[in-house]
Amino acid sequence: MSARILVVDDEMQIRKMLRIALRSVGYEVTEADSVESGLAALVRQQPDLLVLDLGLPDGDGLELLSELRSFSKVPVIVLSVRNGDSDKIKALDIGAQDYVTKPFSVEELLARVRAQLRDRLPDKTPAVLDDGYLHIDLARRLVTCKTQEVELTPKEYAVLATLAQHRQCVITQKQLLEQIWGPTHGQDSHYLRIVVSHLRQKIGDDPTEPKYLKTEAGIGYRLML
Amino acid sequence: MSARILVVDDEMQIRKMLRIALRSVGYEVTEADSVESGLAALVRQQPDLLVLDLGLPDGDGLELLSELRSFSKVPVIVLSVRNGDSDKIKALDIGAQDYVTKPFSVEELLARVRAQLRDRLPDKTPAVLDDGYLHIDLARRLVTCKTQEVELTPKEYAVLATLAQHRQCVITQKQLLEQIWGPTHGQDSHYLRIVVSHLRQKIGDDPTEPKYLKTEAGIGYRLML
DNA sequence: GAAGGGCGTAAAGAGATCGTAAAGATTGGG
DNA sequence: CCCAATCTTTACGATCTCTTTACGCCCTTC
Repeated sequence: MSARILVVDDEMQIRKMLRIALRSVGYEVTEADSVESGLAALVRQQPDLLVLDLGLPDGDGLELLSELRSFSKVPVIVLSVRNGDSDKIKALDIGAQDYVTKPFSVEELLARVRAQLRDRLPDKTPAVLDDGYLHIDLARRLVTCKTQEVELTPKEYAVLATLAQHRQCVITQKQLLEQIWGPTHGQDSHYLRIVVSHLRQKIGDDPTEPKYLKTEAGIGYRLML
Repeated sequence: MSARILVVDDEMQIRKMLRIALRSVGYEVTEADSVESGLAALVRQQPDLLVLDLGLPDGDGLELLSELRSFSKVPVIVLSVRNGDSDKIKALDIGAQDYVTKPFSVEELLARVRAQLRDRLPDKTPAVLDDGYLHIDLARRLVTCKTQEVELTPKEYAVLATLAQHRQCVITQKQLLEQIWGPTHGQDSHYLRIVVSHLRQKIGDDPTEPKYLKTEAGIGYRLML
């Protein structure tokens, strides 16, 4: 029952309040106060839920969110003083599960935390895929190929991670493009061909007879792992 | 993309607003104005998402919620004028996924609807047909034949998938052609014969005595699986 | 038993999609 | 401000898919 929750907020007072409230009902709480330390904590601790403030000293919480969505499906509750529509919509569309405006009721937040954990814990996508040759660690954002680490650019990793999150499933080009390049690039499929080409070269997959990154002509791609 | 959404609210104005907003972005919307008609609509239409007002003439929306949770996991967004903590907490703990207080921004609601549908659609219907020899996995877009993967072109898969979605039923040539080739190709039935021929070869079905892809002469085709 | 319609198959050309390399544009860090 | 990494643009050959065309079969009908 005791879930791990990461709180990313730069205001110490808020962190303290959340820490006390969340610990009092049995959660393990860890904290971070910036985009960078937040990402680091995410990778290291792999929490079950993230409470994320938007106003951070070294960048926008939304950046953190879109970054983490490339390798994790952890539920995120965004916390913000901004009550405008556009921020809410942006956050939810990037991948947040909920959005709470400050000032907020602690009891309400706890209820929303419960709702997220209740609905999402059953989901058990393994964060590591491995077949002895290719090794993909979604939590650590690490890909190794026969013990040799593979260096991937952000786009390359995003494509591979998206495919990895639905392994064996065909992901359409449109899905990949809209999720990674943005909603306006739904038909720029040449980007994808280039990235997939690079990925195949880096993981040593023969394009004419791919073992891992299979092409579904006219549809999309699929990771066999 | 087009999900079915049920709106349960007794205020006609709200229903109208939601209907217009939701339909304008491509959802199918159905409506109910009471606990009883809401439950009936839920059972009959099995929507992908429920927008639920708490104040209903014949009872509390929370009753409907707890009732429906005994037989359905459909995501629920609660809508309410009540801004008190206790209602929010109750609704979320009973099984609501989100809670929006009236008056609300339509754009925000749409974003929350998107967030719910995005997170839930993946774990929908397993959609696998299998008889030990032929295996059709509609979710993964994967067809295997005696453990051997069958490689299908987009058109071939589209035909097979359409038949699979209505297995045992006859699908007319016109239906298949218009849905897959477009509304202008309703009578180009030779396309269909060629694709079916290829499909039979690839899954090893004898055309003179087909086990899976049966021809209904003059009408269409039917998948027996 | 000949004719015609619907069906199944094969093969070739047209068209779309894919993989790749390399040059230009952007971005972020030093 | 420059450099390096990344992304975008451009180009072209290879490959796959779709369409077209052709022909043989089976059945029904006359």
